[in-house]
Amino acid sequence: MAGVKNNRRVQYTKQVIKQSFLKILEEKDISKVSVKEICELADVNRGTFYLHYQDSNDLFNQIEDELIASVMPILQIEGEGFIHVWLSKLIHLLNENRTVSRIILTDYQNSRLVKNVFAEVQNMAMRDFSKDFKENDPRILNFYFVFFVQGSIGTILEWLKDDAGVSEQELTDALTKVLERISILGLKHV
Amino acid sequence: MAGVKNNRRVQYTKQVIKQSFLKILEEKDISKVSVKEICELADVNRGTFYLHYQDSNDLFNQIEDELIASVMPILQIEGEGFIHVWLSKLIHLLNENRTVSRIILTDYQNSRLVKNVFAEVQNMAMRDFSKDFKENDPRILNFYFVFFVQGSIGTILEWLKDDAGVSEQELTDALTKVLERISILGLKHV
DNA sequence: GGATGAAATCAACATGGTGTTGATAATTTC
DNA sequence: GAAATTATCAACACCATGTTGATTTCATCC
Repeated sequence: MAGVKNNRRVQYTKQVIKQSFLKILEEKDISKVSVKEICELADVNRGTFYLHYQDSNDLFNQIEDELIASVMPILQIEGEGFIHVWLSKLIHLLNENRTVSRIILTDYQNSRLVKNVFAEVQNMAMRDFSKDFKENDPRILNFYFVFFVQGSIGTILEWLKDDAGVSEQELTDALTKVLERISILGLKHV
Repeated sequence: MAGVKNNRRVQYTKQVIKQSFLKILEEKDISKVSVKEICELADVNRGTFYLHYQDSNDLFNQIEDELIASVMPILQIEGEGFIHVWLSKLIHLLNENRTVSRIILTDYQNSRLVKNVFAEVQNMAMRDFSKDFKENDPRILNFYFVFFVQGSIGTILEWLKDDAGVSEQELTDALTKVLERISILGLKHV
């Protein structure tokens, strides 16, 4: 029973495809990247691509999955001042995967990453909003939450696109400060 | 000198094309709409389309231009409690052009509409942020502003996608309340 | 180190959208 | 009704897609 599935060869091929894709994405909008282009840069036959991925969308989803997998552990952090720690680690990770993160956050509407991250804090946030805004209507509360989520994502995204010389630390502090100002999450100490 | 440019015929053709495009956009992602499809629904020859527009992107830009033209007068409003009036009118207008607005706000990164709207308030906001957050670094201040813009856009967008039974009035009030809470724009009375 | 089977290559194909062109027909306006 | 503009039509070359079948390459196990 030689000739085993998921060879080193497969691993290599997949990795070359991913790297080539990401390289192209650094300079080109994702909607304009063709499978042909990816394969040419990766020096892989186009048929080989379709052997592993349905299309370029499928490829990107797999890349997103990997990022999600590395983000999930962060979400488990708890305890005193956890929001600051949490944000700090999240921002660091996204920054390390800037190209992918930028695309994911730009299309946050359909992002599973974003859904995962914020599902984690939604309940807690809603409870605090309820107190702070003296608002009981869950329909309205939900829009407050959306404001907070979109504000955070948008800020991080903007920073990923151009940090303007602002460090991870500075961004984390600033974001924490705004969130504190909206006074959600009962965050009193940062 | 008969046979004048920009006939009724031209006007009709352009309008049919726009309407068909918007109709398709209600049910389909913009990146998947082909020129062929638009022309078939509009019952217009594909060559005719290219007579008026470079491509489907160009078509969408022209539609966005029209929306921008109708939004600009709103930005001129001033005086006591203007933010509330301002938001109220803006939200109403976007809601009346939901399909276009949704697409524009989803791609707010490249949206000229968004740029126009927020360029109008940026200076004022930055000044107030500076006071409220006791922050002088313009790099950091800018990220505060981004948070506020993205939060607002994201909230309106979410509402456009699914109002959850929330009225224009309720959304306007809620948004004003959050902005007040971040205590920007010196907004004390709503 | 040779056999084995998985994976990659290659060429070819049908499909479908793109953007353009040149001749012809229809329509608007005067 | 004449003149100018606009729309139609058919045809074209072009390019990316996704699939197929035959063939070669290669990693792994014994």
